[in-house]
Amino acid sequence: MPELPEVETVRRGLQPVLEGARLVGVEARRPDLRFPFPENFSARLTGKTITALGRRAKYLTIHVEGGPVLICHLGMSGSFRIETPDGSEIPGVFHHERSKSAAHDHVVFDVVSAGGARSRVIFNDPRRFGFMLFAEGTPDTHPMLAGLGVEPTGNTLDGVLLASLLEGRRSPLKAALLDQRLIAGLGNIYVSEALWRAGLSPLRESGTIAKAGKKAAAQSERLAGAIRSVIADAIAAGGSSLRDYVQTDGSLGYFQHSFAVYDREGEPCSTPGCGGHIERIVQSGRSTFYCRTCQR
DNA sequence: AGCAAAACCTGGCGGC
DNA sequence: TGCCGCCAGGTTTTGC
Repeated sequence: MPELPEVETVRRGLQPVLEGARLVGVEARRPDLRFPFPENFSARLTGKTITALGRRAKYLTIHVEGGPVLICHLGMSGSFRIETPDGSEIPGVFHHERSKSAAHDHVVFDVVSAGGARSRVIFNDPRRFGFMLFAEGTPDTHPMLAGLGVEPTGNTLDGVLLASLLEGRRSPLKAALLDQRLIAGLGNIYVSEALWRAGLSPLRESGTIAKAGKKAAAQSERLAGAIRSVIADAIAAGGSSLRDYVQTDGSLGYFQHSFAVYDREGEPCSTPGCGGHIERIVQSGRSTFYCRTCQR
């Protein structure tokens, strides 16, 4: 499920427990997820202190002292949960209720914080599309991350940059925005949401909003702004759920969102004065939700 | 080259 | 209740 905002929320949730903590035990309970675990997975991490938790697109990076960087991807169904020996709550972090199926607890990290508190961080992934790999130096040059496009966070992605990315492309906007080599971190939900906010059809040929001209420039500017805002809003929502609520399923990052179009087939479009209805179509084998009345 | 489908897995849900 | 087909928020590989 996780797209960039969910991964960022997971990162923030794990940070207070993992950063500065020492890994006293690391266990992979099966040989592989999507890919085999790295050679000496446990041995290379055990005993190390975690210096930082990072994120690039939908990848989580766990940096350890003098060691490899652990690159984690949650795939479609991966999640982390945190357990403490006494079940006490960790400030700023979800307290787990009851895990669904321990059968899919694939990786267990036992950590001791600088203050001596022990906790256990567990990676659960029923579908096993997730994976964990080592980067020996900076993760940016790892094959998995090297080709990624611009982050939709911050202000880097503006109309001019987006126009240059879309220029000459014949594919529909939906496909282009899902392409991690162009913009890194958008997934099926936030692409639908961003296109709705921008008033652009997911079927629209990408190159047509990148051509020179006033109208195209305005559209690429609007789309860039919509992408940035939808991501920023979702991260803010994750952050607030992290602060204020206990997760219903005890996992990090699966907070409740309210989407304008995603999974709202048949409902009235919420654009003021639009009067249209949300449709579900299939593009590249995946669901797209949009309003044909206000998205052109 | 570029784009669309298939493949990788399991679980949940609606329909019968 | 049970079985069956379909669907799922990601990425890589295959095929056109």
